[in-house]
Amino acid sequence: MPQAKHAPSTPQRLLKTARALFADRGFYGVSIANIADEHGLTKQALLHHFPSKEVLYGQVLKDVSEALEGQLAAACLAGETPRTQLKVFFTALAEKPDDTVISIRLIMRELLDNHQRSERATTWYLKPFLTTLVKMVKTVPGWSDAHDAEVLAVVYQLLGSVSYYAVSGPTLQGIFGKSKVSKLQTVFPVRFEALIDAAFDAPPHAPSKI
Amino acid sequence: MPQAKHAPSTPQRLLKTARALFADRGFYGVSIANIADEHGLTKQALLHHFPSKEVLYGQVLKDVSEALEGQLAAACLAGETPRTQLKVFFTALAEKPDDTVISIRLIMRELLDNHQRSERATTWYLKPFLTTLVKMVKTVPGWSDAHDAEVLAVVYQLLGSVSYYAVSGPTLQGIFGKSKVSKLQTVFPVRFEALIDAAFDAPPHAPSKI
DNA sequence: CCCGGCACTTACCGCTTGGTAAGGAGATTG
DNA sequence: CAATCTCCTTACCAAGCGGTAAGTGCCGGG
Repeated sequence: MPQAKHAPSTPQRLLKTARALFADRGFYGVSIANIADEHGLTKQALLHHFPSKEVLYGQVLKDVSEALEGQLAAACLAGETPRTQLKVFFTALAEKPDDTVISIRLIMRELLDNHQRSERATTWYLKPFLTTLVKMVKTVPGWSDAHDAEVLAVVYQLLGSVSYYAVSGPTLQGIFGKSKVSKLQTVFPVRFEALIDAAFDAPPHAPSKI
Repeated sequence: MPQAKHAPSTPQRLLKTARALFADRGFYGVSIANIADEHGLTKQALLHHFPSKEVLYGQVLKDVSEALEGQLAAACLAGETPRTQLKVFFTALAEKPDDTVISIRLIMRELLDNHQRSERATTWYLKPFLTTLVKMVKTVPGWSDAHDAEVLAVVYQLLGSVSYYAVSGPTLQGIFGKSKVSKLQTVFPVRFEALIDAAFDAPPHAPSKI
């Protein structure tokens, strides 16, 4: 019998703190003992639930990818037209609730680390998320016949913009101070929404002029 | 007496491979022995030139920041108007020569890692680069009176777009295949240039509508 | 009542980590 | 010729790493 409804099981709790710690310090920056300590457990307790550190990390990435797919699906229900659906999704990221920021940080680390493991990698955790995102863009009027590369260019422009913004809080605050950063939090979403429109207004296949 | 003209000194060579390895695997993913090994040296040889791993990493970041400042200065000379200067700078990043990709990867890692070291951090290696970038944006017609937050929003949109693109090659290739990624390389710069214009055309201070 | 499995512990392993201490080869300089 | 300085070595250290082995306490079912 699993736990009662609102008492997450030990593996679930371990996964949650693993997600947070890996996002903060990366795969090599976190030891399984660090994660287990957070719950007053030994690392062998963690190894009892997950066979190895790599498996644990993979599970974290899988969960993140699925969570983002879920947000995408939710945005589909929230918006009328495909374009507003995508707007809902991306601007939701720009509001950066805590667990979204964690997801974004993990994705960025995954993108960075794929540079070396790209040859021997067998599972691409971001694949389902990215492919459904591509599919969604193709439902935007005028984009149904667009080449995948064109769609990816748009997706990466928007994803990159919002991710950099979501991740840069501490750095910007250290350099420019608290007040300007808090003002940025009101300015960015507005400008970002305009950017989304600009990206979709530039028609695919016909390389845009100014 | 330093080395002859085209024979970089040992510290310089160590810095170069440190830059490449830190970009690839991050601070915790690389040991000083890894770096020294690359030149057939022991880690103690490295510690002879740099007092600690942290100092070495700091020097790497400082070099990267200065290199980007240099590229920014070069773009200033290459372009006529401020806007074309910024276009030259950002699209040069989008062409992603090897050492630029290394710089971008290091910056992304620094942004990610600042999340935890933001409190105790004393030196912000990206500060000079970011502040001169902000200054440059303010020379664009119509942007001289813009609030820093507004400028930062634009800077981060563009920097994020191009960085994500520069970093995502291996992942996208793994997911979508070689051909689509190579097509992306011709598509992205075109769309990105349009995005730069769109970002600057949306006037500051007056939040843009569609 | 006992047995098996679950969740977790202590004990241990070999290896790597960043860093210190001390010394040696080789050129430069008095 | 001896002293010194630079660059690098071997030897060593305590601490931490991921992972294995072997229990231990507990709880539910036969």
